[in-house]
Amino acid sequence: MAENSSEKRASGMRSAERLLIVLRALNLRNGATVLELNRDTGISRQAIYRILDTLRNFGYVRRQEATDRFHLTHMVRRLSSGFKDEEWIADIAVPILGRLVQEVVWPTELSTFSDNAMYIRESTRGRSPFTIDRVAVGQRLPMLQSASGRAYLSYCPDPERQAIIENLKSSDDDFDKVAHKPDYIERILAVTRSRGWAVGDDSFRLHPKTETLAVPVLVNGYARASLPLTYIASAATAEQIAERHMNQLQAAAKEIADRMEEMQARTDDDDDDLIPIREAS
Amino acid sequence: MAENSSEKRASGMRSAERLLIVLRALNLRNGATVLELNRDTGISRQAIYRILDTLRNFGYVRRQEATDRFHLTHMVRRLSSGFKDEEWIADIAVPILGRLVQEVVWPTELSTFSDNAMYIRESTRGRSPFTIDRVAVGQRLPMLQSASGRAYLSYCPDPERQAIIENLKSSDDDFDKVAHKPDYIERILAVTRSRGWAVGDDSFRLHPKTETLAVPVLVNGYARASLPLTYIASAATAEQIAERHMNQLQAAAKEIADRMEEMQARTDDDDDDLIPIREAS
DNA sequence: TCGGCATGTCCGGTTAACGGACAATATACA
DNA sequence: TGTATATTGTCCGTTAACCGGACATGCCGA
Repeated sequence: MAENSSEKRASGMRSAERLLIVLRALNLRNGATVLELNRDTGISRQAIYRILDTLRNFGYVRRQEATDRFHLTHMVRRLSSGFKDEEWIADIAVPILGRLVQEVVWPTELSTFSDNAMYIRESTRGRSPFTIDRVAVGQRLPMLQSASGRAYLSYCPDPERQAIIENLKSSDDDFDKVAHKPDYIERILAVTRSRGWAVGDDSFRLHPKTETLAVPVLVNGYARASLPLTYIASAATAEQIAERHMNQLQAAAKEIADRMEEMQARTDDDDDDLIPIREAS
Repeated sequence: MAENSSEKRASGMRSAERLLIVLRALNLRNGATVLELNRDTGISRQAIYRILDTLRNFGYVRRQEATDRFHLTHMVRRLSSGFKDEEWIADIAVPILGRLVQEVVWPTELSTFSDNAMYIRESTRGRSPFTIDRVAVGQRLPMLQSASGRAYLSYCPDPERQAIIENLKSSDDDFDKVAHKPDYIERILAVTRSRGWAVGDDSFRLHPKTETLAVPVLVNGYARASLPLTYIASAATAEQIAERHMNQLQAAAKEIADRMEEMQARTDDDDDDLIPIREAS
């Protein structure tokens, strides 16, 4: 039995790990006694006392006087309040993009809308052999010129698009000036929608030798992010890239969207545990 | 300098505390490097590595490949998802009820609506000298007979009240049968609203010798909870109790409501720290 | 080439986390 | 009333694991 299934303890701090386990167990009950937590987690009763003391010092847990049960307080929100929804989708996209870059040799990214522009949230540049410029995460992309922005605008809800364009009109950025030309915008939207994917405009290039095309990530029917693919312009035309890889791009976008919808469905409660509350043996 | 201001470390586990501090610090940035966390928290760089490893093992943190920054993942929600809004108000009420019981000798409680009834979430029975029966937390109270239920129904939003009454009509509980008598309900609502507080019906008593009156906790103008006061019937009439303590009850209800509105305003970000991120000295 | 800055890892000393053991309290039942 | 069981709470010696100094590496600008 010694050293059974691959080493369980990769690394990490024992006491801190157990605190997380207890915190998690508290989330699965509406209030718990020391003994209940002991049974749920398999952690010794004395340790539960220590852990609850620690959590109480931080104000994350309080003891209900009347029933002597331990409850979470509103302070626990601070342990997760910094996690924003727009990061959620990037978070989910990571493994999917990882697989995608193995099928499609070109680097792909995930970008979301924020502050009147698209921002690259995740990238597989660096894992793709055909990457010219490295780090692009955090890069700002204009809405009307970039493939990401065009894909997003073409498939976001109508009121959102109108609001975005209205905002762009008062933007200082030169790129956003075209927001004043309704027919230009209409043409972009029409072309993008008829194709199902967007291309970037020559007036905006992160790198002179590359071009980009992008598909929207449609969650519940509307764009919540874009999935751009960047290729070296001399290697192929947009049509050739699309012919070869559009299926894979669309499939990845759909997979991300599916996982998003799935996660939204169950607001909190869970199944796919990474760490079991109680160790098997 | 030795043993300066009262012992700082009441109790608690050092490494686990520091993990919480780092987790909290991560919530205040959109992504952080090891060095940034070191500066934010004052914790040594080596320790930050250990802590981040631990958090990563649990899936609460991931490392963004391209930028080498550490980000929260959607898993962190599990550390607080068990905290429900209806607990929030009880949580906030605790210290306020504690002060109230010192002014009003009679025991008071906080009850919220759930599953077609009011439930006692917090109680100062046990701290009041005039308590007959002890633990009442978790006690279920019928909507149309209890003072709590009547106060809540009288001041909750109209659509909610209609929905509740509709649900009560199909309830198995004998108490809820009166939901079929619209004029009975109307009379209760009218009387309660004209007085500003509710009394319990003789047909429902947690204890034969006690009576209860209750005021609603009005958050943004509508009831989100009730604040009942229980007294021994032979000691005074409802009117006498009201005359003596209604101001204090109303003030406590208002204070709870104000704190709720305040907390709702700032969804996440914070100020009133219990634990400073970086220790002063 | 060098100095400054950031990242990552190793390892021995010290500490504080661990859990066995015991005490206290409450409840049930004979 | 006495006995048994269940639960809560605390003490304390042992030892595992946490800690941070020290070192190595890589990057950048002067």
